[in-house]
Amino acid sequence: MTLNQPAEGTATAERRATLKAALVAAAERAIMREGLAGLRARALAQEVGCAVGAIYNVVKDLDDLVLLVNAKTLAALKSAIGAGDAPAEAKFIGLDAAIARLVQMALAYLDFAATHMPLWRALFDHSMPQGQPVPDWYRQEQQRLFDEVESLLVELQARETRVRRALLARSLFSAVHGLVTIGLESKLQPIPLPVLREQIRFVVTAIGRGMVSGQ
Amino acid sequence: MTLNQPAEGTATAERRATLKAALVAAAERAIMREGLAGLRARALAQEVGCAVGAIYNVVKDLDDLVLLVNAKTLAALKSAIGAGDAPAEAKFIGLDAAIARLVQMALAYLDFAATHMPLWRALFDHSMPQGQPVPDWYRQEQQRLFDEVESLLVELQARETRVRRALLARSLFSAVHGLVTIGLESKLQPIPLPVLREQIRFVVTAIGRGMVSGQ
DNA sequence: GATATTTTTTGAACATTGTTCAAAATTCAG
DNA sequence: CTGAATTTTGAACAATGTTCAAAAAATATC
Repeated sequence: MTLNQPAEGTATAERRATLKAALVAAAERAIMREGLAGLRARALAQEVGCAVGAIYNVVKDLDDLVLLVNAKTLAALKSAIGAGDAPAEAKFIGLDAAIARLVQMALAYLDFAATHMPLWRALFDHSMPQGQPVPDWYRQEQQRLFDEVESLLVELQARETRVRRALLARSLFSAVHGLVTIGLESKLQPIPLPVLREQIRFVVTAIGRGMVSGQ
Repeated sequence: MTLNQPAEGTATAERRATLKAALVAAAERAIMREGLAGLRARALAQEVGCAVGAIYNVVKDLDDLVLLVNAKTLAALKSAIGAGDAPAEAKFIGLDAAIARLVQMALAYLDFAATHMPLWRALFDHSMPQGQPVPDWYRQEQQRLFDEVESLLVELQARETRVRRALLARSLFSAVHGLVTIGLESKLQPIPLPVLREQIRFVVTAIGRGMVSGQ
């Protein structure tokens, strides 16, 4: 049997691993520079110093490569919005403080999107060709992002079930995502950043209050 | 001088107009069938029964063609969410009723997106190549959509200025858009429609209440 | 160490794109 | 009806992602 899958730890496996990393880095740069549409197989090969065909020894597709870049971006995004983690001793804080934290997270999301616009856009612009399912490892990376939001909702929704909290976390994220997306969308008149911040503060506060007041 | 722009009303102008309409219709069908990525110049030409080059007599780009389809979708979307227009005599209604109307509009947006998913996705998936600006006529079509939402906010935000109302209309639309986008996004676990409806009702109500309570 | 075998890399070749533009077909003017 | 102007045409072009026979390298065998 010849699987063409060298055992882990061999020389070629290592060589391929570094090539893969180099390709991901190059793809990231290309997206930063020219957006998702600026990703070209030949340009990547040239920048990394390998043959075009070599890409396909290391990665199934260019789509696969994009997913790898996106996974990195998701991780960076997660740590960006979770950066100001509440100190451990302040486990149970007031509701207003919890809402303030939610606002802070939402603004961090906006900042990340505005600062890394092309990478952030690639997260949502990219889609699998013709109904091919997203690989599981990528889904998990996405899940981790929502978990970050959900963890903050524990205080606001102490009485709710885990399932409902997860749904609300997603809703909150989605609403903010919508504001950021359309706010930065250049197809429309883009909103000045300070104004956008104010709108986000307003919406997140409203939703946060709606949560505690039960509705 | 030969402008290659036949005067309006001539025979060729008419011929081109019908060809253009046929192309838009064919493009619409193609997007419905296979999504934005399934738009192929040669397939269009075949379906409409013209030469590939003929497309470019009638339309600058395929991008241009997409914008024409999108403009139609925007108009359809606008009339879908404005369909249940309040009767004229009920000009000034209660706040709760106004919020109920907002919820109704948001749900109509969800329905439209879910029913015409590929066309709706094309609205946001498509982007102009390399910073070419969106033509004005398209921007106006987009503006008309926001105006539809804004008109409802008059009652909720009677004391606010027109500018602030317009911003809030955009925020409200954006939040709902985010919920719908991520809710229907197949890259994530798609949320069951009834659950999504409930989330939208919750978020829109919260934002609506936040508006009247001033904050 | 030399040779045979297996594995890995390579880049020219292929299939498909959108777009162009000289030539063919058509329309129009006198 | 003839000649000029216009309009349509589709083969040709450039650029894309992907493949795969052949070259190169690595590994095994004697």
